Amino acid sequence: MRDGRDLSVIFERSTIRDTFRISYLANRLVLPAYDDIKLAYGLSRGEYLLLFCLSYIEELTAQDVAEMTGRPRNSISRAVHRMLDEGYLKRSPDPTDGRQALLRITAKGERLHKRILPLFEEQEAKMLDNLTSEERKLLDSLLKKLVLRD
Amino acid sequence: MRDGRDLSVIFERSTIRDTFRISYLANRLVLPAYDDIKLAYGLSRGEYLLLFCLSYIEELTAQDVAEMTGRPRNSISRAVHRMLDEGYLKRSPDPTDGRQALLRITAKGERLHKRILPLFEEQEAKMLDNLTSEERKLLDSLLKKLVLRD
DNA sequence: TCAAACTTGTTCCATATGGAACAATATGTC
DNA sequence: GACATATTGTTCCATATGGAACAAGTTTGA
Repeated sequence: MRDGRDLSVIFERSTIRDTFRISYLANRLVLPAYDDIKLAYGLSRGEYLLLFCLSYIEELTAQDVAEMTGRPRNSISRAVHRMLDEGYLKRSPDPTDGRQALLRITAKGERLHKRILPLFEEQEAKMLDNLTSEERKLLDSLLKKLVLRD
Repeated sequence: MRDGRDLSVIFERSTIRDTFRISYLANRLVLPAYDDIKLAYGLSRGEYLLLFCLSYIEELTAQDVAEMTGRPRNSISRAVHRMLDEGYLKRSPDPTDGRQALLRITAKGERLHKRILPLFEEQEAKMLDNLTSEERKLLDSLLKKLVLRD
């Protein structure tokens, strides 16, 4: 920030404050965590998201993951192949629909996810560290409403 | 979403719910708005962000905008050149520091911003449409705390 | 006062990225 | 049952992207 000028007024002005703030948080806090993971484990964003989703939901298609994360299908497709090659995921054809394949995380994949997760947890703790626990609960419920909107 | 399965449970589980939700909102709601603007006006994200920042703060350096938005400096630098060429911005050397240049929005730039802003406003309204006005105030104040964290 | 360290804006470049088109399969409609 | 429409996963490809290195200028501090 140049001299004494306060650039943070940009967060106050404008009629699209929330959009701008969410975008800022994603750029400043979330994306750099992906860079760390890329550096430490060689995983791209899509690759990590596969681990993440399949750690919490047993069985998903590539399309499911694309929907859940808001990433394009071809990025996820690429990521699936990498993760299959590395043995972090396994895939089986869906007997009820020949177009799609069912993905699952392997034990190796789970171990990797367990190692990576703390990095994000630390990041999230840092992001929230000036909110009281009451405020965190509120934020949690508000963000939940936003993501479940449709 | 395949058959009856509810993919939204991903927003509930995990210890990094807020990180995931913010990332999701950015992917699903914010970035597509940039795509619309790209299509309608040919502006990239960095180019729009320059318009945005300089609409609310009279004079900024490229570095200021990079900090305010969380975008890398070289992306902003590229965007500055495009916007200068198009006549949306003007630039003057900083008399007190030979390294940097002071950017301002032109009347033409302001007109463009006025045309684009409603698109984002509409998008933000859609994002918030199932929050009460009380909840919106809360969200506003919580997000503000997050972005002003440091 | 002058060298070392830092900052700004820029260019270069390898890589990530996502749109579009495609083949294979499934669904809907008449 | 067959033709049009939709969906999944994939490949191709042009473009966006951001890290690294750089030149020019500024600050620090001994």
